[in-house]
Amino acid sequence: MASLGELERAVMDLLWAGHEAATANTLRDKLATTTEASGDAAGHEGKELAVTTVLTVLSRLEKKGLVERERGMRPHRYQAVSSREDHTAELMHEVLGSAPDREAVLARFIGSVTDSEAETLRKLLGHI
Amino acid sequence: MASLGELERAVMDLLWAGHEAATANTLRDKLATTTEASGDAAGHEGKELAVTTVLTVLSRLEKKGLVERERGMRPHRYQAVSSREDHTAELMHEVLGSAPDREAVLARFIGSVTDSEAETLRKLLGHI
DNA sequence: TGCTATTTTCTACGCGACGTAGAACTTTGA
DNA sequence: TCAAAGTTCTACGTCGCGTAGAAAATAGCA
Repeated sequence: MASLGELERAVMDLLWAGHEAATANTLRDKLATTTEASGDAAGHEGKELAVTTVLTVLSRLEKKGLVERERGMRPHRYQAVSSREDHTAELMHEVLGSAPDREAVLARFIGSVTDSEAETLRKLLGHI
Repeated sequence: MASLGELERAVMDLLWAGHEAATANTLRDKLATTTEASGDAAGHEGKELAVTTVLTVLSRLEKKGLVERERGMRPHRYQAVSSREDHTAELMHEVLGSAPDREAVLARFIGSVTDSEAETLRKLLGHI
């Protein structure tokens, strides 16, 4: 249960970035501005989307368990269920688990990690 | 450029398992038998597929760069471009790279690794 | 060399995911 | 109670994938 569409991804990026609950309208506005302002790698935005579009996407993300909403207040607030880091790490585990020989995969994985990342890993493994 | 469909995945699994070049017909036969014989987790197989189906899938996998074929001989031979381990490790790197703060992701990732995997990692990283 | 059996390519359909948004319904503030 | 703001329903186009028949290419044999 991994892949996100382009717009879904863009919305998650916004929720992860300003990690507060946001309304559909807020997100819609940010989506409209994002590309022009700061560098948006994916290059999806700069579009004036209909709010309903954003709401649809948010619903789908909610169904996928990536987003939860507070239904109490009237403009519902949406926020990411887990941080981008947690989510990404979980994805990595999913990928790792998709192969029978996990240790072999780890070997290849470590083989192409940057020096600073290797250093990080050493530290992290030191005290476990 | 990650996700594979169910059948695409099943075909790759076969190519990765018996890591020799195979023909579409061979693969078709293996797909028909796989489930009954040994445990097939995905549970896709046991179906008598048309050879054209297998060929279509192989073409798509070739276009994705996961499979290459020898066009010389008449029943073309297909084989995986890289091992399952390499491919999986590469996927992991892709996922890792999708987040801005890679080190933070690694921290979370290490946090939920099994003991033996941690041990493997320590050895690979030349530590302790 | 012409014919048939095998193999490959082309074309295509159904389905589900995703981007997209209008229509209709609900809630709330005045 | 009414209009504005917000949410849900429904829906369409596109694309990836499972699936395979029709058509084209090729190779072995008579």
